[in-house]
Amino acid sequence: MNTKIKNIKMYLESNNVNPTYHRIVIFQYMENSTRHPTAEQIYTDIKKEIPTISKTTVYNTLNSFVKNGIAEKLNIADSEVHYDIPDNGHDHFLCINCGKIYDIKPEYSKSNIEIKSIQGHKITQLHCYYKGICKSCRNDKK
Amino acid sequence: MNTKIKNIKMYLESNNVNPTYHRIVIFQYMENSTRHPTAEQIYTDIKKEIPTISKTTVYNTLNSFVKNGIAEKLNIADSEVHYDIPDNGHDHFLCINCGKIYDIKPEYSKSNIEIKSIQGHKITQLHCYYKGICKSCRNDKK
DNA sequence: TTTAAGGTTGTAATGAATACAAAAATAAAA
DNA sequence: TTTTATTTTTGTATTCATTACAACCTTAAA
Ligand SMILES: [Mn+2]
Ligand SMILES: [Mn+2]
Ligand SMILES: [Zn+2]
Ligand SMILES: [Zn+2]
Repeated sequence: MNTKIKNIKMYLESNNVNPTYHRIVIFQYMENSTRHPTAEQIYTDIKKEIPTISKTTVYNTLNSFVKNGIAEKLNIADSEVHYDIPDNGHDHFLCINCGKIYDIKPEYSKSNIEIKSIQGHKITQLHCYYKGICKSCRNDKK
Repeated sequence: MNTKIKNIKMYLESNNVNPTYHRIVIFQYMENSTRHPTAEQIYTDIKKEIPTISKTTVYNTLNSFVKNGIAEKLNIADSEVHYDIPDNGHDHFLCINCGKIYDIKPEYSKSNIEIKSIQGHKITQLHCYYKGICKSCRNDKK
């Protein structure tokens, strides 16, 4: 077992997630991914490594990650939920042409500003989503 | 026909939406609502006034409003899409206890700041969602 | 009054996410 | 070790929001 997995095990444990094989693999996949995958994408990809895995396990695992604060749901697209490992409170940009979701570097982020409450409501989360045409799609049209 | 409906007719026309009876009633309902209703809620309420209306008409109408920029989808909650009449680029607060969605006054809004592009991506929309416990729910617990 | 175009309706289909119970794996107790 | 309890995983069924589609209705031009 390499040190990365050992670290993941410890990380999951310290966040009240029992580090089973499936959960470690899913977390590792999430950490290495830059795509903000959907549950379906995670399932499809991890099936190559663990052909017996069930889609329910993917959903259960992701829900457990979210409940314990080590993964985040992105309600940025209309149909499916995307998942992310929250990291420095960065924002997201969705390309309405190709569907890709990009990270917005924290220095440009609106959501790393500390606000405790607004209009009497206690704030625990702030999500900022940009939408438009991504750099790559803009270049393609030229 | 009162002047309000006349104005709605003109407003829909000027936004490339043919002002049929159903569309006028739905738009009027949206304008008078502060609840950021879902398609289901709109359907249920308008059914009282127009018992023969179909849910498909509600969806068709809302999609047409969104396409023509006179209504906005809020992907703030996990399951259902909420709809809003965009107005001064205000933000939204979702109470994770009672589910109510509140408007955040433009002076506090993060989304009325003018940014044209970021990291090479052309921005056309910016959505900021706050989540937490609303004022009313906080008072109830005391 | 025909014809065409657009609008509405009801039902069927899609698809993401959850519910649930049986089977399997792991941990604790005897 | 064997037995028992707890947790995890799996497969299938179900739910529910949204869309697809075709028949029907309404309105306006021809
Ligand atoms: Mn991200
Ligand atoms: Mn609003
Ligand atoms: Zn793109
Ligand atoms: Zn509340």
